[in-house]
Amino acid sequence: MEPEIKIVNVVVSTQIGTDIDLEYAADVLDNAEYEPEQFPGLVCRLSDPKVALLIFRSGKLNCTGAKSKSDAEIAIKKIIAELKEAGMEIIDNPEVSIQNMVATTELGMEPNLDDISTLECTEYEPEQFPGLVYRLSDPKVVVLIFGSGKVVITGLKKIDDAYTAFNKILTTLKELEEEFY
Amino acid sequence: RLRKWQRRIRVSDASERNLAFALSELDRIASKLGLPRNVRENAAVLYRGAVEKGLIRGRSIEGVAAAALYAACRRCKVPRTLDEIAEVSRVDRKEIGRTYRFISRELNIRLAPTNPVDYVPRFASELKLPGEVESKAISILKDAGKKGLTSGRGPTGVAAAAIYIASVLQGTRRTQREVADVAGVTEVTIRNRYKELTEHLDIDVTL
DNA sequence: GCTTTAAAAAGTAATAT
DNA sequence: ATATTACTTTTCAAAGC
Repeated sequence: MEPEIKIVNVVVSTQIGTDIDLEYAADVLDNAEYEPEQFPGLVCRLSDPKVALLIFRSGKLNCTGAKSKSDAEIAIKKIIAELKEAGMEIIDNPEVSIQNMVATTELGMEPNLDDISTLECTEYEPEQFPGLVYRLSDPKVVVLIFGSGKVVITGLKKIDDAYTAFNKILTTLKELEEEFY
Repeated sequence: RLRKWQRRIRVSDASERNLAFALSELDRIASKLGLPRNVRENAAVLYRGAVEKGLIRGRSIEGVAAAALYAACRRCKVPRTLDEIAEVSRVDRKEIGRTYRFISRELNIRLAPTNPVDYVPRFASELKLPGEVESKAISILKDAGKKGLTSGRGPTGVAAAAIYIASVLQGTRRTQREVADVAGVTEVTIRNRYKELTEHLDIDVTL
């Protein structure tokens, strides 16, 4: 039985051109903000796939907030279409790569965070944050575990890793349970 | 050669000056927070260890000193929050926290999460509460821990709520505002923890 | 390291009603 | 006294300071 794991955020990057005129792009795009003093990238928010895109002068583009890679691709295609209509030189079907994904799931039990914090790969400072930080090296992801049993997995490059990571942690927690029984 | 010796002397001069500055900074913060001698000594040992391992590079002496003191307080079971230390340090809470994580990892010091019980003596004393209240608060916290009512919650907030409840039960009531002020949390937090503790531990707090 | 973007988790804080 | 809103933690790319 595969645990239900939801992808709640996907961060993707790609290249849509070479030398983008961000001032012009900011005028052409609807919800665009461009404040080079504050940040070198242009910020653009889309509502249909609800995402935020960052476009840089170099032509590099980041898309965050998508629920899937395809949502991010749809959003990027929309921005490309708008920029092309404005007469800008844009790459048509850029290859997008997933940089990071965030997933949520549940342990199915209420863990004892104090016990888990004895593991060397963890950090738990309730004074600062209620979640325990669990760093896995293979796959290289970071898992946040809460007292409620809710879990957040981040640093993901592919969805399969979420299942691999989650099962590895479940196994470790079972062993710990016996140890502290 | 002579130059080499001169350089060594200079380096050692600088090291000694830096160490002296660090130790005076430890003393300054420690006395402002009223920390006992053993904590200062423990912090000094941690600081020297950090120097020997070259952990100061890229970091401020004051930041490492503050982090060493924070760690020493926890080791000695007389915790201060990062906010309390940041208040009397020139370094902000975020930097002290990250330096603490760095040196504790590099010096192989793994500290258990702060136990709310460790805050009770100090808070109870500042509230001029009798030993019976302190004992009662501690027993409440132990029961709370067994039922998982402390995991994920801020240690100071849980400790404050336990003291508030104990003070009422022992007939030496302090207001939520008074307890909140010494614990450095808000009244809302005390109320939330209070509800949780009294409900799950079946504590009757009739006023 | 910082700046900006998104998102979840649960606790705490500040401010509004 | 409760309801919002906002910040804490983690992850990642981008260009520049």
